[in-house]
Amino acid sequence: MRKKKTTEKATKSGKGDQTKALILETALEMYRERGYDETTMRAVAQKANVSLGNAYYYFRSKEYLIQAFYERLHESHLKVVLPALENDKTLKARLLTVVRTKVETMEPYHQFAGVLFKTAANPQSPLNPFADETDPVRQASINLFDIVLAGSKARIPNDLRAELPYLLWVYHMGIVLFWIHDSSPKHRRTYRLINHTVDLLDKLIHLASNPFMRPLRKQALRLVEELRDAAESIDDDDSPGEAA
Amino acid sequence: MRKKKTTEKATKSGKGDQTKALILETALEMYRERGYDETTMRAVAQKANVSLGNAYYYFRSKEYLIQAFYERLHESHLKVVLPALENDKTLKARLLTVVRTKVETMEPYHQFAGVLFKTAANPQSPLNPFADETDPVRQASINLFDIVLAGSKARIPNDLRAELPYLLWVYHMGIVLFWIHDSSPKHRRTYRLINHTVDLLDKLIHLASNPFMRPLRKQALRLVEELRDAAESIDDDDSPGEAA
DNA sequence: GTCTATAACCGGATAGAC
DNA sequence: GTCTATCCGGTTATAGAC
Repeated sequence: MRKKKTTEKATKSGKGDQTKALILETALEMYRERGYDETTMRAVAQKANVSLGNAYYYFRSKEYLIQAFYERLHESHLKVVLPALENDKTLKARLLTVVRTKVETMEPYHQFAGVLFKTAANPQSPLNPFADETDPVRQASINLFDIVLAGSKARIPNDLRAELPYLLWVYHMGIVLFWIHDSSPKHRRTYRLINHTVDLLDKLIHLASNPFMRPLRKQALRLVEELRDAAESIDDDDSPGEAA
Repeated sequence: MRKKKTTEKATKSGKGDQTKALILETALEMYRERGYDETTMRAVAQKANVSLGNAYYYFRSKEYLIQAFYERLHESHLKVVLPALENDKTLKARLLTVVRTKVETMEPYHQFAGVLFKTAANPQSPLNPFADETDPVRQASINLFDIVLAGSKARIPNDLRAELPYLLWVYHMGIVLFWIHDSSPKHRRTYRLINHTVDLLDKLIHLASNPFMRPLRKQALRLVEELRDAAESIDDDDSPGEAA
């Protein structure tokens, strides 16, 4: 279902790769300036000096341009966050760093981001990151939270520790959702929310790690597992987003 | 922005009301059978023996048919759930009843429900029940959870008690989301999830009501409030759903 | 002034020639 | 791999009937 390109990171040689990159670049630029809905495929094609059909040759639907954007975004985030994490040792500090840099990385796309979430939240969409367990971008994104945990000295029981990367990833998606809607100056509200929630999360994780909480924790974790299982079993047909 | 009809519940006299009802009925029937995306406005109009333009006269977009559906749904749910609640006295039992009957009420629309959520989750949509604080259907829906709480003997601190109807409403939206994706026979998975989560919720509510938990509870509630505030401030422009 | 119908428009998507 | 021509369906403009 997903195409693998073996020479992904090699020099973009083939003419096709160049054209594809050109279309993506043009689209993202226009999204940044005018927004997603307002940018028609025709307009992208025109500005990139390719035909409409050609654009569809590389991106099977308008939605798929979004996925390409996700990939970009994650790469950029990693470049910023990994070095930054070297200075943070506590779980709380590390969490703060990851989520803050994430929002900062997305900054130029705030305009366009609304649609992102519409797509992401759409259960039917092949781009729904919650449904597709195999999506490499999602995997990488969850893995980042594993790194966050691994580098901290917090003592967390194994059962919880195993689920936490996923749970934190879901949490961070929530923050992104908030940020999308946040029209306060400089998105102060979002940063305040990050501060508050990270503080709360930190406390909750420690509370849940208390032996006293074991039964409740076990129960909650069983629930989380059930939810994940169900989410994974969604992707059973091939239907792209909107129509059949 | 929203039209008020003063004689909402009166006998559907005007010819217009009849036509409107006919279109809605036809649409819902077709959605049930063929799904939402596959049902074109043209097809609905044809089957209802009205012109396309006429359908748009009564429903300003395809999305607005969904809102009409919400209203129907809530009415049906109330008819079932209110009598049922008379037998339940504990919070747990009452919660179970409300959520179970909700899912049962939606049953005939399982096919069509996927799109519901796509719309509901779309931050830009005027139909997003999370954003529009003034939506009467949402108010009524939240109010139902207030009834659930009021009829139970659970002792809950006032601060939490005030936010719980909203929180439980959000929870129930989560269950609906799960149900939409649930392809297990007879949706057993959903019912199991309801059992588990209600059990857990009941425990959590009691835990959170413990005086010992007061500081953490306060902090969490402050957060909830912040989130609600932000959600309300979304609805600042007039742009309908997709395009500008 | 409330309702209904016809004929466009627009943009996402596809078919098929080169 | 690229193009042109076309489809299709949501939406709108507008003319007129009741």
